[in-house]
Amino acid sequence: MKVSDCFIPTLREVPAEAEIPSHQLLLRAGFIRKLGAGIYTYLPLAWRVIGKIEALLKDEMDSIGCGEIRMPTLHPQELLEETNRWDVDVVYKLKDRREASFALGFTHEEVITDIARRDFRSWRDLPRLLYQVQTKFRDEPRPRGGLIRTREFIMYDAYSFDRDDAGMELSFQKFKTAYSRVFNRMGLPFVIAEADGGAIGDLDNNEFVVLSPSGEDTILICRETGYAANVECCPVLPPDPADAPIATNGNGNGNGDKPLEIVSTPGARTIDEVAGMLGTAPMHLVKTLIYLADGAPVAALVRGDHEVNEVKLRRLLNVAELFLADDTTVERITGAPTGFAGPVGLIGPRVIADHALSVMRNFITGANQADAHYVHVNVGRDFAPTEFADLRNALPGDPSPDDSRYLLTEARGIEVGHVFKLGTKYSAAMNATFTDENSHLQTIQMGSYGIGLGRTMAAAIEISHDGNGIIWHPAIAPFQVVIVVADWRDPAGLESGQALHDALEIRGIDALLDDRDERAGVKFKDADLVGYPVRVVVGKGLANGFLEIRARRDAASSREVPVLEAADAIAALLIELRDGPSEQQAAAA
RNA sequence: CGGGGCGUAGCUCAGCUUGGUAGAGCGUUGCGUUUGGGACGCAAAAGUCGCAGGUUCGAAUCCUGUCGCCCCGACCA
Repeated sequence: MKVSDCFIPTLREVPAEAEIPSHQLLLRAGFIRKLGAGIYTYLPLAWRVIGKIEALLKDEMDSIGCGEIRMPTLHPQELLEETNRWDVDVVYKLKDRREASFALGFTHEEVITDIARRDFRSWRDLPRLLYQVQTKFRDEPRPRGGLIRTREFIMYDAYSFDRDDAGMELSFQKFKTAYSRVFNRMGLPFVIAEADGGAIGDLDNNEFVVLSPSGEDTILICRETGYAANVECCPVLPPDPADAPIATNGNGNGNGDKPLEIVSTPGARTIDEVAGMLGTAPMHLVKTLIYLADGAPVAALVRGDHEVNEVKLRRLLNVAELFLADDTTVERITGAPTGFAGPVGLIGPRVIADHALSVMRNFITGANQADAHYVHVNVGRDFAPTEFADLRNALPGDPSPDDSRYLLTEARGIEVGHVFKLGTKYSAAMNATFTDENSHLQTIQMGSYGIGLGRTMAAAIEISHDGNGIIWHPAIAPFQVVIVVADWRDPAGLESGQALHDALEIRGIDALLDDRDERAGVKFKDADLVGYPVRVVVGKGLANGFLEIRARRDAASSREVPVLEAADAIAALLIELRDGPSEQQAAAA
């Protein structure tokens, strides 16, 4: 392929709409163009990268015996109603000319389960693994970051069907291993994090996360044990009672319980305002949040400097719907305007206290009346929570859930893949059963597994770029080698470049010949911007029989090689680049 | 959905406060010179100032509404 034949519209300036590096570079290097918020066209270079990622995936799917299929994008309303997912808020809906309703596919559990219930009839039909690569549609509340979060995106999604738990576990592990191989092969450092299944399922599930400041997810990591979890579900161990003296005292320094006192705090509604007014720190306060859980009021208590984790609360309460009560409801339940709620004298709601409260003494809470707070509140004496539980978001510095000797650190991450055990969530709802050896009807055990291809491409850029542009790993680079003919008017140069290009193609190396009638500087800038792993320059050295070869990631790697040895040298360099992570990647990891 | 910001030439932006009929750089086109890190000169094309109302003799500029985009938050299989 020649650059002059390939559509690569590079931009000199950074488009104003792009903030994060991958978004800027994808636009500048001519990979994507925006049609609307979260809707993008993949231009030739991007499409080639997507194709490379897809090919790696297909290779690994073949190796675990997972077959490729292609499911419809149009999903009939009745199908989604079987699993109560017609009214999921991200669903795009449309009607046909006969007023029949359809959803644009946002995930394909229902469609694949429909196949399963029709065709997987016997235990002999299981296990079965299937996948597809297809566009998904989700009406995201807020698309962002270029390809990081879009409303229409290319997703690889796979589904497993097993006869029992053990089988499901085996399938789950197969995909985890396959995904690890895929990301390793593309040189993408990742962590496997414990995660929340959200609406898909609430059994075991893991996210494959690429750590990057541009990521949307907060991940807690233990360097020592390798533990990682999304903040949504990272458990917090109950505090050691020995730590009690640290988290004590409303505004005094005595050790005993002090008498409950009410103080005036006019206008102070937030934790910071109250702490400021009373001359203490947020950690000595207790936040009382009133939630409505399937309509019933619940008070959640956490330390002032902690945050309630709604995923944990929802699971604890085992309710479908959970949201913060509005001001009117808060006032009805607590008798005070929002900002002055407290557990003392609170009648009605179930009161759930975070474990941290078990070691707090003489703390501050709202007094359930306007402009007033209690100080020197103590659990047991002044109020009794319905129960203590793990209610808060984990924080850096918290002990690792799998070994309390070590502490967690926090990082941002991009969720590039997600693996779920579904159990019988969909198969039971849709009556997908099979007959076992004993002629008993059993429900199929399912799993679902996904990788966002566009997002993976963006993540690869986030962790591998420099001031000049992208630095692709050879496994997913749009082209592995660019051959820059410095002087396009020189027939010998063009001929030599073309010959090298052809020699590389014969070896199965993707090469791109920059034959444009541009000045050499322009071609160099573009080559750096696009980020081809290897650059060959056909230039001044050609008269003496030499070409210049260098790795994109390392300017100092530039060297002259004889024309006849160039293809060998390039092949060797590509292997070196494939096997060793770049410094940027290593640093990011 | 809440908060903030922005819509002026293909791109990046100025002009708006103080209304007088639209500019720069880059890019594009042509000619010439140049030719290893986004060259130079000359010439040229290119904008219903997001859209709709309103105020005014006159609106890119002021007012109202509306649409779109970006960021933060909420939300997110």
